[in-house]
Amino acid sequence: MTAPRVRFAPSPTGYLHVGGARTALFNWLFARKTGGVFVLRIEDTDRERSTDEHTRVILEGLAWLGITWDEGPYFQGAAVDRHRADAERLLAAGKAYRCFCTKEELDAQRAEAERHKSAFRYDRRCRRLPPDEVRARLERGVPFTLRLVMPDEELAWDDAVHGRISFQGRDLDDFVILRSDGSPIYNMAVVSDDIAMRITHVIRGDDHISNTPKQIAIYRALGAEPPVFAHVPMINGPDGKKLSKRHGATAVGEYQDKGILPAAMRNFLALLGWSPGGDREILSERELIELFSLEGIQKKSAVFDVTKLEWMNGEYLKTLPADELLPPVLRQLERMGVDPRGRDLRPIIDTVKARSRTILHVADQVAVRLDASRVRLDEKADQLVRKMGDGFEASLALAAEALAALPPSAWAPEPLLAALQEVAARHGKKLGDVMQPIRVALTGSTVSEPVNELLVVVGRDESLARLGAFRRAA
RNA sequence: GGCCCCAUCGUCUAACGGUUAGGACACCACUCUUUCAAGGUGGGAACAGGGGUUCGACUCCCCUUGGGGCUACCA
Repeated sequence: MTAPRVRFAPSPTGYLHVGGARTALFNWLFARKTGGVFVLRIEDTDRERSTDEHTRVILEGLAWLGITWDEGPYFQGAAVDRHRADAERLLAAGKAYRCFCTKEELDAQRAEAERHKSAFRYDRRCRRLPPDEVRARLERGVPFTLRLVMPDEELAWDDAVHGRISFQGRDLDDFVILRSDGSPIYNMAVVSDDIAMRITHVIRGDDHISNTPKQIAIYRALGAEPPVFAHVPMINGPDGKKLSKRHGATAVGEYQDKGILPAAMRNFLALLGWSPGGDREILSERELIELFSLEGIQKKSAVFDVTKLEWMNGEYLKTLPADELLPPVLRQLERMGVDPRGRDLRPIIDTVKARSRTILHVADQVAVRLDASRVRLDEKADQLVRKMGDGFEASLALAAEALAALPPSAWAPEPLLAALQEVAARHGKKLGDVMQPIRVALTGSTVSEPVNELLVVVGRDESLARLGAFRRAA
């Protein structure tokens, strides 16, 4: 058994979709697991919609996820001569024929069939054209496409995730393999490339199941052995429908911008439609490779659950040292227009990351501690203020007074805690009733590091200023 | 319409003929911490329906229902 060769073949007509990323990931995991070769092929034969920008973004997205390719990127557009040659070999062998029907004629027939609610199938009239008629049209320069002679036989394969899938050739069209301008149609190009690249396993989306019998027909006509096919399920939005813009972010770049870590994204995507069995959830790249197998792939389509992704990201955030978080956080702060003023942010990041789910969230919290103008009451904080009513104000006033009376030298975690405990005790309040208003006034949130530490992070003057400002605003 | 694929908690999933159908996210309680989060404990929550096969079906077969994909001189 020679080493497997797999490929990921996106078309650069859009950004790297999470579904595409997951397909790429499965191919990559399979290659790494089996010691195989991962080929990247850009299917840019749709000239109208393909752009270099999209290609760049797709490559960047893969790199971000840590998906490295061993060969390529190859560009399908560069191989049209071979695609055409393969199609013409089929013509010469009588496995394909020239079709002189125009697009307009075919569209009319299709519309007619539509009206009768019956299935449109090309009637294969050009297949029966006498040779001299063909010659005559050729001489007249009538444009033609090449169509495959669809054999009336079973076109089946043992899918690595679905088991046996079978189609009947008679249900399929003599589909076009070469356009009238000589350019190849998708299925022709794919098969030609997969043969030329000696691809052994085609791991791709479920939506290609219906292309597979057509491709098998081409393999047979070309006298080539088809690869192993593994059709992985689709990823849907929360409503069970195909993931689209209205479901929110669908491009991996958007998750990168959102502050999702590549390791978390990779882990999450791997578990969408695949399971190692058992209860494992947080898996390192190493474990993923070790455990991966096509048998573990689910047949059913999956719903993309952003909440769980963010939870998982939070798990990764916790284990990541502040040193590694610093650069992305600084970048985000810059985007937000917050100047760290040379402060070492790592201690702040360290306390804040345990309470965060995304890098964006970390940066937000750092910003709030650095810059009073970033303080905004969130929903829960707002509820708390309303719920406590006058008590909120009163508690804040007592605390502010006690804190202001503290000498600057006492502005450290221990003395601050002692002072606040004293305030609570003196007024018969629970410590939380004193702490929580301070937390809200300082950060706008009900969640933060312990308040005495928060006061130190924000600093004496700034803390007192925020407490005062909050009371005036309220 | 035709062809094909799919079906376990709201979501991701485990189970590969014998389990009180397990875990995770989310949600709700309680708990720990004289403050937050995290943590800990507990709770509600699923085998789409109907027929078979079998001593025994979530697991195998068939039908129904419900989702999805494809049906181009797009990829």
